[in-house]
Amino acid sequence: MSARALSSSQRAVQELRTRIFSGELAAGSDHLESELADLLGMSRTPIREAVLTLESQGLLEMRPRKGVRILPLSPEDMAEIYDVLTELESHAAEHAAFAGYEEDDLKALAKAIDEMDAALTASDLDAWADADECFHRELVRLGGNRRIETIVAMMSDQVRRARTTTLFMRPLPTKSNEDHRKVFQAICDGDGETARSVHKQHRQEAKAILVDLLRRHRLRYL
Amino acid sequence: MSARALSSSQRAVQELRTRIFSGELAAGSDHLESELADLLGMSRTPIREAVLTLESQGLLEMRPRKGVRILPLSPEDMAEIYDVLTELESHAAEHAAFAGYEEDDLKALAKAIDEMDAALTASDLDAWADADECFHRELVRLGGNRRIETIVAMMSDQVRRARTTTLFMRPLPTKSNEDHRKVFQAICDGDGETARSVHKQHRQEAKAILVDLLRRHRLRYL
DNA sequence: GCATCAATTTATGTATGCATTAAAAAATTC
DNA sequence: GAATTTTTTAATGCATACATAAATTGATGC
Repeated sequence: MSARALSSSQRAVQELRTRIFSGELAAGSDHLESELADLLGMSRTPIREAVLTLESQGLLEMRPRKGVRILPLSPEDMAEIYDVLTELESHAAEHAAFAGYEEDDLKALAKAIDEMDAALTASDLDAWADADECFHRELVRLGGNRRIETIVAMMSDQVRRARTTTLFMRPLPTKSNEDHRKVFQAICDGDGETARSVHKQHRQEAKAILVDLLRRHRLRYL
Repeated sequence: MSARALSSSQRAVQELRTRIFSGELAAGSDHLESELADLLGMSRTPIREAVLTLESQGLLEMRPRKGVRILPLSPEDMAEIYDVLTELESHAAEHAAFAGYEEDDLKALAKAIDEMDAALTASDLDAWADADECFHRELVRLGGNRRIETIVAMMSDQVRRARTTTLFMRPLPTKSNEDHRKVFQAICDGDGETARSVHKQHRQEAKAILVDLLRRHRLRYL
């Protein structure tokens, strides 16, 4: 019901994104425009347009004559990304609390938390990560700032690339669920200060765990 | 000495940006790709690439069959932009303070402040705005997060579009200079908390003044 | 054998042409 | 005269061709 027959360059954006996330287009690898064109069965024109878009989203880089390089992520990159997420999501949490939402407006948020609990009980880490992403996206949506939504979505894309590698190495995220409940409660209470500070600490801890994990496992790039 | 003979699409990005900031391409106006191609004396191909880039930077929007629309900025947009700037620059200020810079590393920042004072004494608002931009850019650079630099640069572009209209309507920004000095001092002292909180309040006040100004003057869009 | 220069290859940047399809204009019906 | 259909127009999306310049290979001189 959404869009009919999307254009080649839109398809190229989607397909390339998918292949970057799946690792089929590996971080650090180089690809000629013509190679990508062959891969997706279209001419270079829509490929170039898609690559331009993905470049501005920080997923790859055009290096004339050297090919399109899928950008690798260092632990330092991940630290930067988490710092952006921390600041902007905390802002969103605070604003969501001050916005005076009714219980009805918050049911998507509540649902995400319940799904995280269920996933944790079932030890289904993939489902947990999906629900976690859902919670964060909904939180930012409730913050009511479109630009923050866009930026956070971009940064979350990058985090997702690391997920496959790191999700199963870290300790069970039981603390995360507690944190999210506290943020949820603060939003219900209209307590912006608490929502902000709890969420900020939540993200800072996640950053510390992840970056430490990457460093200790010598994952210089991924 | 930097780049030799930049490509047509790079030139297109620069030229279109310039014309958007100058108002020659007015906010809210629509332009066919072929019109822009004629304007810059090149074919549609590099124009399309440039437009894609500028679209991802939030300066315009491609609307198939309706032309390229230069995005107007509402007071609400400006509020969103300032909120992003507030959060990310405050983070940068805090980190710059914790980074332990020597006096020598901070001389660009000090220079910007001096220039702001001089401009204020001379009642040269344009020079003041330039120096102010310089201070903010240098502050973010010192924060050491490349992604924050990129995002703040994008948002600052949008603010610059409003500058022409608003700069001469607002009260003399004497308070700004005081604020900047305090932030500078806090960075010298390694006092991240103060740097963050002072800068945050500085930006919040600027936001309030600007958004209020836009609303009161019925500048629904610019 | 090494270095320099020439020749060749080849990836990119741009122009051009065309098919598609949305919008506008004209024509037809009630 | 209004509304609907048909026709026409024209902007876009994409493929293709080609010129340019970088990189590689090969050749030449020392």
